[in-house]
Amino acid sequence: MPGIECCNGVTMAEADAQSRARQLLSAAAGRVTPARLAVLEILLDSATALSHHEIEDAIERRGLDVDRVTLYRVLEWLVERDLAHRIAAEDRVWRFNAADRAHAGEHAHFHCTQCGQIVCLDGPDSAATFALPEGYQPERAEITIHGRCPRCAG
Amino acid sequence: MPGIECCNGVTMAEADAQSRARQLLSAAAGRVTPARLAVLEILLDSATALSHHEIEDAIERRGLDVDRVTLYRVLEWLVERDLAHRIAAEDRVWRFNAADRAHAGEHAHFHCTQCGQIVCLDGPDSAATFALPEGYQPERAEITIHGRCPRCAG
DNA sequence: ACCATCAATGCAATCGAGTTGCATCTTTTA
DNA sequence: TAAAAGATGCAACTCGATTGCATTGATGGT
Ligand SMILES: [Mn+2]
Ligand SMILES: [Mn+2]
Ligand SMILES: [Zn+2]
Ligand SMILES: [Zn+2]
Repeated sequence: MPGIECCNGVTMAEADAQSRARQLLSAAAGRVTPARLAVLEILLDSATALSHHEIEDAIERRGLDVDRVTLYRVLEWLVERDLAHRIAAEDRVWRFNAADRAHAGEHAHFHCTQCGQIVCLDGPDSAATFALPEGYQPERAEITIHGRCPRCAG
Repeated sequence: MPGIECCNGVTMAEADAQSRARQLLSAAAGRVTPARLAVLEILLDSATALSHHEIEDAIERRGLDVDRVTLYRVLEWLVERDLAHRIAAEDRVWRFNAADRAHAGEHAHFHCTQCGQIVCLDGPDSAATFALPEGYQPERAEITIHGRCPRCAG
């Protein structure tokens, strides 16, 4: 739990996320509900992509109670409005990130094979040019680097 | 269904696959069973990566009957022995390829967003060097190009 | 402030890919 | 050909995710 304590056990990072979440939700056409606020705040506050379960736990830790189906629908809603983005991992579990942490367009991901964490990498970097066979029309590249995160490599 | 007809409605490609499958299975330590033969033949005969369901259908088309659990276990067995390799797609369904079609080591995949087919791409190509943040230790890159296959782009 | 509207929620049931336990059958080896 | 190891079939199960439907609640207009 990083960040300097602010008040009521809420860190400054969380306070930032709170106001930003409210602002982002107001901007998007749709209702501002406790569930949407909490989920977006949690995503904004996290450096790593979070699974449905991890978000559920974070919600509980805030003393809130959101039905798991509602959580699925909130996440779907956020993704549709580009407030979050969804990552398919090899364990067949979706993970979510606040979209602003993920740089606007394409970006790669890093997956730690030890702790399982997934983080967004800045920029598409050396935009690999792939020699595709004749006739294949590329639209986007999905790139995941597997390895060890700083914490696990240390 | 590509390939020149050979006999009994079996194409030459399938005949090739049959002998190659038998040969590969004998080489690997383990029993040569009808299920393993059929599955490996089907994988060898396919240009695209096949889902569990697609393999099941192909087995039925051959007049064979293999339990779905057995199919899962056969696929697992083939992957463990590097006779096949497994691809995680965004629809959370595993797809399989005969390993010899996939070049030995790392290789990228192409996913057609229209027909859903997944094919292995030759070589890792311009092995993109990613500018990872400090401390991240890359081990392998997983690359999928999304776009239109020749058939769907035409 | 109040209400009416309709989007959002909760709950139970359901789906679908994949897994596990165990009894039975087959391949292989001696 | 028989024993032993290994593979298969079946039923039950796990788990992430989805659907249907009745109820609740956020919001805009009064
Ligand atoms: Mn991302
Ligand atoms: Mn491949
Ligand atoms: Zn790690
Ligand atoms: Zn296609």
